[in-house]
Amino acid sequence: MYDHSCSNCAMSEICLPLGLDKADIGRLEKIVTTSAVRHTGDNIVRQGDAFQNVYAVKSGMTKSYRFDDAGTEYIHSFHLPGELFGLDAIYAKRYGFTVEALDTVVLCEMNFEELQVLCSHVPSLQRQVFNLLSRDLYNSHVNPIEHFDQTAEQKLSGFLHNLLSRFHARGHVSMELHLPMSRRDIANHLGLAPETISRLLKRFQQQNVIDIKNRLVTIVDQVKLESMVHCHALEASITPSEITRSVK
Amino acid sequence: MYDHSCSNCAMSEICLPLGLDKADIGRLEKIVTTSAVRHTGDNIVRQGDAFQNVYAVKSGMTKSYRFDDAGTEYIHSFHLPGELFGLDAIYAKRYGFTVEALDTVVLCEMNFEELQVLCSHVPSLQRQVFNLLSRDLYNSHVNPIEHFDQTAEQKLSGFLHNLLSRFHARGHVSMELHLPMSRRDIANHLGLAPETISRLLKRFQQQNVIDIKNRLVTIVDQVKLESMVHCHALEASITPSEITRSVK
DNA sequence: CGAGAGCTTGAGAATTCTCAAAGTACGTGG
DNA sequence: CCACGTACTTTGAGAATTCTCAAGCTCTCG
Repeated sequence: MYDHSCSNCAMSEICLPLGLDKADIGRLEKIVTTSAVRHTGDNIVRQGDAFQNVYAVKSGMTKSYRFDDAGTEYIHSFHLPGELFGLDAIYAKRYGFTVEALDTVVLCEMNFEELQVLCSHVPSLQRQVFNLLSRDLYNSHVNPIEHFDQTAEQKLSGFLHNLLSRFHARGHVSMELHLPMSRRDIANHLGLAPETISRLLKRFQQQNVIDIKNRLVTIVDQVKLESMVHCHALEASITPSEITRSVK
Repeated sequence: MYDHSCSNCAMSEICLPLGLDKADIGRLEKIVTTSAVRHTGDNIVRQGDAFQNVYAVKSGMTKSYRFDDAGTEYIHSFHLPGELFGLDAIYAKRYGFTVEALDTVVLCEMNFEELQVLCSHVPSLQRQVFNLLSRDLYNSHVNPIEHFDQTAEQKLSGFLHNLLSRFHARGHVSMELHLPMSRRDIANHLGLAPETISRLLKRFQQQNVIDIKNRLVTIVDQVKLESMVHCHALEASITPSEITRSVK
C-alpha cells in the first residue's frame, strides 16, 4: 500500500514547507488540526459548502469532482500525499468541488481565516501561501494541456506519467502505482469512455510499457511511457493500428 | 471596436478593485506603471523569461501560449480588458507562457516583489491578492472543464458563451464579439482542427444562433447558445447530422 | 492591384464512442 | 469458509464524430 512515514512529520512541513523560525512554526501548528482520518467514500468537503478549511493529504488518495448546471459529473483531480486542496474556494467562499476519500486517508486541516491573519504578521508565511497558490495555478495551466494533446494514448500515458512523477516528487521510489479509483473515474477525468481505458491499458501492457494487476499498475518502461506522452517520438516505431492488427 | 472608457479609471481599480483607504491606494499606485501600449504581434512576456511583473489588460486582447518539450504549441487563454495575467509565474519565478498582443493593447504593469512587500503592510491588500489568485485557480479548475465536454459543438459554443460572459461581466452590453485571433488560434485553444471551427461556425449561423462577418461574431440567440453548451437540452430538437443533411 | 496568409469546402480515413454481453473481483450473509 | 449478488472490467462490432489532405476562395496589406 502507501508509505505512511510522512504521517510522522510535523504537519507544518507537509502543508507549508518553509524556513520559518520556531516561534512561527509554533503559531502555525496551533491552527492546524492533524490526523483527521477518513475512509473510502467519505466526503471531506462538498460542492457548495461554505469555505472554511484548506486541507493537505498526508496519506491515501482523494478525488475531487463537481456537477455542472446540467448535472454532468466532472472528475477534476486526484490528490496524493503531500498535496493541498481547497485553495480554489477562497474567492468564491464556497467549495467548487466535492472531495471524496478513495481509500483510508489521513488529512491535515487548516482554518484559512486564521492562516490569513497569521500571514499578515509573518511575511515569509504570506510569501509561502502566494507560492502555493501560484504553483497550483501554474500546474492547472500547464498540465491540463496534456489532456488536450489529442489522442487517447497521449492522455492516458500522460496521466500515468504525471501520477508517477508526483509520487516520486514526494520521495517514493517504487514503480508501482496503486490506483484506488475505478476505470470509470479515470475515463471521466480524461474525457474518454471507460472501454477506451480498458483497451489502452491492455495495449500498454502488450507493448511492455506497464504491467496491470487489477488496480495495481507497475511502470515497466518509463522511457517508453514518456515518449508516448509526446506522440512525435513514436513516428519511427510501430503505430497503434499496426499493434492492434498484429495482436489479432 | 472596444470600449476604452476604463483607460480613464485609476489602474488600481482595474487591477485590485477593493476598498482600500486613500493612503494605501496612493502606495499602490506608486508600484503600478500605467498605459503601456503594445501592438499586434508584440510579445508582452516570453515563456522562460524571469518573472517580474503582473499585468492587467486595460483594453484590447492578448493570447498566451507555450511550447511543450516536444515543441508542440498550446494556446492556453485569451485575456480580455479587466483581466490579469502573470500570477502563475510567482512560484516558478519564470513565465510559463508567452503573452502576445492580438490587437492594440493597453496594459497596466505591477512589480510583484513590491506588491508583495506592500501586502505585508496592508492586510486588506493581502486578502485581495489571495482572492485574485484563488479566483484564477477556481476558473481554471471549473472552466477548462467545458473543453472536455465531449463534442466540438459544446467546446465552441462554450468558448463563445464564455467570452460573451466575460465581456458582459466588465459592463459591456453589446452582443457583438470581435475575435481578433485566427481560426487556427481558436482551434488550437479548443483542441480541434481549424476546419472544424469553420464548419461549426457556419452551422451555428445556419441555426440562427450567431451571425458571422469575418472575425466579428454577433450572438443572435443567447438562449440557444447556452443550451448548446450543455448538449442534453438539444435532445428534442434537430440533431447536428440532420441539419447537415437538410442543408445539402 | 497583386501576393500571401487565412478561411472555407469536400471527400475519404481514422479514432473513439455506443451498445451489448460476457467475465471477474469483492463484500455480505448464510 | 463458501455462495451469491452487485459493481466493475473487459471484449466485440458497428456507428458517429472529427481529422487529414487537397483545392479553391477571400480578405488584408503593401
